[in-house]
Amino acid sequence: MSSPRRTTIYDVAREAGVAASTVSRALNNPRRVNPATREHVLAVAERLGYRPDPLATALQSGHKATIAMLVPDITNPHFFGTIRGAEKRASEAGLTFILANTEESADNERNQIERLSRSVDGFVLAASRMQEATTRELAREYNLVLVNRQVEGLPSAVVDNGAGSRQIVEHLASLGHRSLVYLSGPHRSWPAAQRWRALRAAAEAHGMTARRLGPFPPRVEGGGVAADAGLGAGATALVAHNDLLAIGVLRRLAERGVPVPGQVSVVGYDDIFGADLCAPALTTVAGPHEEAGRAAVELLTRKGSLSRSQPAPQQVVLSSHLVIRRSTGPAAR
Amino acid sequence: MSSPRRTTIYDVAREAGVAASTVSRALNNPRRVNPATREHVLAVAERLGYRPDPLATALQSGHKATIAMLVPDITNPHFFGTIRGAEKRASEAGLTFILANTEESADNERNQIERLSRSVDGFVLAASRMQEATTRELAREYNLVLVNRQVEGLPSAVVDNGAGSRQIVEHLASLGHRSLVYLSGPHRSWPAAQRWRALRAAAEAHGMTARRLGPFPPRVEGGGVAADAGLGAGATALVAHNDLLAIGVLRRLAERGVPVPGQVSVVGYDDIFGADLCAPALTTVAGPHEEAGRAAVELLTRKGSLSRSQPAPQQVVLSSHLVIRRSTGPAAR
DNA sequence: CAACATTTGGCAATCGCTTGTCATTCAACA
DNA sequence: TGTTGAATGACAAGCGATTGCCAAATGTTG
Repeated sequence: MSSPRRTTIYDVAREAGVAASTVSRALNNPRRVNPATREHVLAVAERLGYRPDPLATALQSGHKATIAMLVPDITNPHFFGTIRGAEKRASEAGLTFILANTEESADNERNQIERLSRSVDGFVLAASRMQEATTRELAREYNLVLVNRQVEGLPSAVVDNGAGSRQIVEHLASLGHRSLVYLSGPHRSWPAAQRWRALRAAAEAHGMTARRLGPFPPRVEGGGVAADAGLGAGATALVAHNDLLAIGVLRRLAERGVPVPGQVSVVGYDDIFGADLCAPALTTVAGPHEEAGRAAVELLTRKGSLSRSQPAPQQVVLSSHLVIRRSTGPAAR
Repeated sequence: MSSPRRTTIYDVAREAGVAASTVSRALNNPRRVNPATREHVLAVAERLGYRPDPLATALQSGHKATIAMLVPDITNPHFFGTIRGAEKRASEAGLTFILANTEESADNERNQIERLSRSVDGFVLAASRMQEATTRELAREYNLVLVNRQVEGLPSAVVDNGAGSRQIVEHLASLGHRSLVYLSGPHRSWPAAQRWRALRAAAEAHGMTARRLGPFPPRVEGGGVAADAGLGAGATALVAHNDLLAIGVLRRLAERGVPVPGQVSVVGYDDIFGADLCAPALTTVAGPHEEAGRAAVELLTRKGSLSRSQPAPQQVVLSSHLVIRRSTGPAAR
């Protein structure tokens, strides 16, 4: 199974005719060693196929070169972009990337953090379900960066759905809609609150009425009840918490023979893969989620190195925009 | 930032009035220590909130409790099921789950394996791009389990697209098709070869002619050329290497005003999220990919513990089946 | 050529935990 | 009561790296 034995710095040292500490210094503290010696050591290391053991290194130095990303639901296509961006950035930075599912549970999230804490340098928490207080408390002990959630005093990278939400309202208003219904996701969810706030404010600014229904499970299956509720409320425009829910809504409306956008317009959030495949193609708010993932990892790494010189944690905000497709149209009268 | 200092076995030992080694044994070698003492030590550990340091443990014992999964392209929805299954199983088994992207490159794959080798107990290689010889060679040094690829002598979990492929042919034959065209993925790809083999054999058995075109990039963007090529070949049935390609084909056909399934039937593989959203909904081969992910991790863990008693590596084969939707219909005459 | 400043390299401790070895204790047996 | 054997717990040596401290070597200057 595993090889007879791995090459250690001692092997390199012996082979190069120097002390182990010299090898170590040649490898990561270049100026402490003679360039010629360094060269030689490096050559020997190369020849012997030496690879430092990350565990031994981490045990001694505390630097794990590893980060973990916690996601409420790996299944949800919404996170793919974020995961991808984070993985990419981590890989570029030479960091090992641990991915863990928290199954939508705050407890689980906390447990994972504690379980992994010894193995990683920090955490990227995507759409964290934990309470603000808990998060803040954990942040005192661990390196945390939030994605798509803001907590004062903590670093975060979010896609601001405010802009997209305003664009939804402008779009709907220009199509003659006088009201809209927001089919909400979990009320606890930070983006849900953020979206609803922006929608309501923008609606008011445009003289439209806005109502919130729900919460609905933010998945395709949730679309059934959500659509029925929206229809029951006599809405001409349904803004779903996310694309998954919107797609479910679309399905239910098709089942009930309700023409979209003839009778009802439907809008989603996230622009997930599939949003432009469904019929009718979904009008939705797209955001640079991959970018958010990258930014979060960036914040995490920066935080570690500059910890002292950078007292104010950064809050990266990325802007979103509306992608108009086929599921929205002039208000029925 | 990081806490003042973590609780170690020494803290526990002191507090419990025993030696550190006793604490260690109480924790993982129960029979070597008096039940009463053990009880006491455990209680103290609990009270002090002691958590073993995985790195220190791993450094000493070699048991990392961590596995890595290497995927050619995190972006590809095809892998989501497999990733999810693997992550779940790993989490259930108390294993830390590392996810890495290999960017479709065999070299990258190999590098990642070597880079991570010291940090993990084994690897799950999804749709590995490496040559058989390379894979075998690496398998002598590292714990590998393949997913959706088989190499003799190595453990693997695959979704057998043979069954699904035969069902495609039966389905098409029953609809009166006399020929089919396989729009191939990368010729190097193991599933591509497997699919084509099964399609050709089944076609022959049904007196149909089968042709292979390509390779095409197995992504939506590849659909353009693939569709044109298929049309050029005068096909009545296009079997695309995967759903992504099939969706691209569908798009191109729509663009060109070719009715589906009126003039041409289209079939995909994988049944990814979105396959039933597109218009027309895609007929495709679905397989238990999540199951394959689970199985792979299972094989990996089993392999580690029973290494000696289980000389013959297991090859798990899971069956696939055709999901008939709207993109296939009677052959145009 | 002597004396001093500056590099450069080696020794040994340490990170937190596991584990082989050995001394001690205690029970049971003759 | 003396002897043997099984249990039990303490000691100490690593696992593979980093790093503070000091000695040796080198170069520079008067």
